[in-house]
Amino acid sequence: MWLTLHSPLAVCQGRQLDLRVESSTKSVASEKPAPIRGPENFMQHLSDQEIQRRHKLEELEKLGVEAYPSELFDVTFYAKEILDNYHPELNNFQEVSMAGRLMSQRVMGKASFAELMDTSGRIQLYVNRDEICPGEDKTLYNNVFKKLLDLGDFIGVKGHVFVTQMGETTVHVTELKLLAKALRPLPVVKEKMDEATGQKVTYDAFTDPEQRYRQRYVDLAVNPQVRDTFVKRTQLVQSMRNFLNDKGYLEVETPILQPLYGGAAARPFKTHHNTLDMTLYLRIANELYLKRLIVGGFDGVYEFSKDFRNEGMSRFHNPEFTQMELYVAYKDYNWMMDLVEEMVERVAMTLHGHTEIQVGANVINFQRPWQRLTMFEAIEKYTGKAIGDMDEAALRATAHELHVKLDPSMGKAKIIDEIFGEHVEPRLIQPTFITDYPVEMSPLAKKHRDRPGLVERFEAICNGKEICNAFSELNDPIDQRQRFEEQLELGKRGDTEAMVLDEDFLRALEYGMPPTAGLGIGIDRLSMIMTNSNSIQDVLFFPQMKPEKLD
RNA sequence: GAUUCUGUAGCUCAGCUGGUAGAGCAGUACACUUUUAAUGUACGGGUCCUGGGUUCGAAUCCCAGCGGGAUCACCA
Repeated sequence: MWLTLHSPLAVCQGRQLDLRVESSTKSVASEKPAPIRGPENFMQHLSDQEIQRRHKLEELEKLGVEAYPSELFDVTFYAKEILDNYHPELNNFQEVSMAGRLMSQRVMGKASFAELMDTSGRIQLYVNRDEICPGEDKTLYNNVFKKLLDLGDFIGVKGHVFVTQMGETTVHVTELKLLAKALRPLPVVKEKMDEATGQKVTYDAFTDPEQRYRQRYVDLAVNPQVRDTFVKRTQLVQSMRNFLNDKGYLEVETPILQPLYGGAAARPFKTHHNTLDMTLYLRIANELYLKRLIVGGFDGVYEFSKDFRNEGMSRFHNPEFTQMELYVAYKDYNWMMDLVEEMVERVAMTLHGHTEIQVGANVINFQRPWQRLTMFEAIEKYTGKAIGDMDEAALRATAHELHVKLDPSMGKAKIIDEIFGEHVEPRLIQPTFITDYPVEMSPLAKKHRDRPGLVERFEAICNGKEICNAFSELNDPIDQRQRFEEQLELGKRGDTEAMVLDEDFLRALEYGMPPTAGLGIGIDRLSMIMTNSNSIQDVLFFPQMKPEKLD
């Protein structure tokens, strides 16, 4: 059957518009759904289930049941509270009012079982015809509940809690109200306890990654573990925020639209301000602004910062991502390592109650202290090569021996980085601080106090991936200017990610910045580890996707 | 960007060597007052991603395109 439908807007707002269902199938092949009225001239093919639900909407209206009532529905308890705390001998929860989606319905004549899902979880409902319809009129049960409600509809119920013969804590419903009708069917995911293994078996899970990411609302509605991941992400952020606030640091906000992008090596998104007629960039980092605040006299500032990088996407990269950057005056990178350990250990405890976390096939233990290795020590440990004193030619030969691919444009620092990335990083599963990087790769870090050619920088590596990056911040304005100049040279040679010179930032440094330790920690990557997620898309509500074709 | 896999009913998937589509759940109808993947009986539901091509005939083979996944490259 072809269904012809006016625009969704028209359907929602004016149910008096009839839904025409043409019963003559295929008899007139050329007959197409009539064009839809409305601003977009939008057409839509509806499935039979969607048509049925729209008809039910009309039926409800005829019965005087509002499908989308305005007034509030008073919720007094959540499912989880009841399941955790109900005791038959206490006879508690004898007056409850709950709301949520109807997720399953098992009608057995004059009585039914159903499942209600609220924000805390699912609970079973028992609906008895003669109790929700005490009088002669059994419409509410026979028509509304049994026929006109669908899985996915929001309902409110009042009743009392009891335990069924099967031992299931259940709400015995005495009042039932439709709160919002769902016009599209939700995927139905079913679970069963496997007697043999004691494991929950899931049937017909909603698993297609494309649909899960594009329609996250469905994913969340139907896959409870997805919700849990995002709750953990929020707890992670809150735990870090509490930790930093307890230390007296100030949470701040700095510009997302920046006239110059800086603080990292990356290609930016570019936009335009009409009134000022100027180019602006979405920030790739907020480092240079936070340092200006240190110049201004704040001793500790931090920001959870959405940053934007116009680069490739992968399971570790999304064009917009979140970092927490922290700058603390009068400290150095050794001090910052202690802080990172303490903070991340605290996060693990907050989320899991212990420091050992299953990530893929590995168990990662965040308990302090973490291993600390200089970059040269790490390379020696994993390759047997002591490269600390090598010149470029020797490094090149060593890289060759180690089967690390190089190209001629690479300098010393890049070669070292390649060796590290190839042979060391993937093997660092337990949290490890790698310290003391070559100066060429770190234009904003302070020169090492006693090792020429290196800077006071560390990264924490975990599960084979960088999770943070920190320095003793460069506060010598002359040195900083030189480093920027070197970046400009790289830029001229075609490095699209070289930093640009920020004259105002240099001016700030010239007024004097105290010695400062700085940190950037990747919230998405840390969330991936803390929630055992394999892809960044699993810790972002709405990961970037190519536009969907809606025709 | 490269390689590779993939796109069939609302969801999860079958559909061999080409003969215009099947299952389970979901839906509809009937029965059933403590079930739980409820059950029983019956019924409906598909632009087989899109566009070309080969063929008497394409979900199936070929080409191109558009989505998506994985791996690699890029990304300190």
